[in-house]
Amino acid sequence: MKLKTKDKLLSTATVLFSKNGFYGTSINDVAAQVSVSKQGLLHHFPSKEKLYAAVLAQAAHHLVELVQEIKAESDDAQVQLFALFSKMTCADEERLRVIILLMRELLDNRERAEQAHKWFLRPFLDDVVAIVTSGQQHGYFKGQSPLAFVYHLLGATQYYVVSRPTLDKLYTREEREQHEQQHIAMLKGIIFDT
Amino acid sequence: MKLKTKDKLLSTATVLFSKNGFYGTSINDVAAQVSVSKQGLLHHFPSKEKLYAAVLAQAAHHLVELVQEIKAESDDAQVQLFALFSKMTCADEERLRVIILLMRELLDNRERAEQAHKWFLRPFLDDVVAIVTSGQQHGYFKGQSPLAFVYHLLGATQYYVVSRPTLDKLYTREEREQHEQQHIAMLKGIIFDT
DNA sequence: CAAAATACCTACCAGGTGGTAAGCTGTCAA
DNA sequence: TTGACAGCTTACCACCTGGTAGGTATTTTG
Repeated sequence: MKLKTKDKLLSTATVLFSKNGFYGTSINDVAAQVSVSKQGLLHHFPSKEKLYAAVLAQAAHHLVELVQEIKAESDDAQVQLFALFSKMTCADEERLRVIILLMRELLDNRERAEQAHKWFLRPFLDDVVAIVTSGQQHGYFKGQSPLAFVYHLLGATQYYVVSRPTLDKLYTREEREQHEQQHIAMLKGIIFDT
Repeated sequence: MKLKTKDKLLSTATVLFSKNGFYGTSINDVAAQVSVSKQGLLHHFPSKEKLYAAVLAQAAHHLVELVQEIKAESDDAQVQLFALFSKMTCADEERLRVIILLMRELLDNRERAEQAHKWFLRPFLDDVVAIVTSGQQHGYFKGQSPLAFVYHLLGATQYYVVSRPTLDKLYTREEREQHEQQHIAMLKGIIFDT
């Protein structure tokens, strides 16, 4: 039970960073929500940047694990790919937060991490690209560049997931559910008909 | 020449908000970059929120204009759609900023504008959906829900554009250019083969 | 020409920011 | 028993935040 506070800080930080972004979140807010003083937080994570880095690292780990799960469930590249994007589309709250964080990082990192500072998503992207590459050896995804192919699906899916809260406000529930079904149908079409 | 300062403030704010987000940008920074005092800025835009709203409004206008340009160039829905996403992919700096702003707003608006507060992108989205709907009357895009279809293309494209700076750092120039060509090829495939 | 509006300015404010310094308390090994 | 360390605490810091008050030139208008 030693890790409790540190873990609570980390998960609370994940929630707040994904909701409000790096600048929109203060370490005060994070600490207060765990009923710890700000300096209690700074004891575990010596700076805000370090805290954010830890959050990103955990998020990246989450995605890599997701790919491993999916690989364990099926050996077929098409099935794997479709399972991945289905699971990303119908994500639980935690996964949703990871996806949002990922998107924020894409927008922010250009300046905050200008230097080489490895992109935290690289391992995940490489894993997914590897699925496509191996699929091509079985005759799937013909004529596609693996990276561009993955990126297309990733983009469409992540954008949809991030938009969902907004779409919820703009359309009725039935429209939204239909939209989701059709989004998945499009993924299916692209993945299985190529 | 009356509008000069106000316009300069607006365009500078657009740059900074798109780079650093709402919370990451201070009205001080904006004002300083135009060599005006913070209160000079607050004279033209009575609060930070108002400034941000003005930036979003201008960005929305930019996109609606883009659609109008494209409609003027061709009457064919497929051509229009492809032209739109091509132009978004190969955007100049200003358009790029608009796309980034749009993405940020998608991530942030959920909380800052919780209330009905019309989504600033709605007119653009409606315009593009209308293109698809009209295309369906000529036998294109069969079996597709216009909204889901548009959203898919929009997502893939915007995500790619936003990622480009990161991709630039991860891959060589040739790889990146190839990726862009292939992204456009995928759009082409989806738009013209449906 | 007077009045009013425009386009700024300096000075100031309360409150929040990330972060440091130093201290207190309990656990646990030597 | 002592000393080291983890896990906190309060007190404090310099700086930055958005925003107000009030003033001053300049321009526009009646």
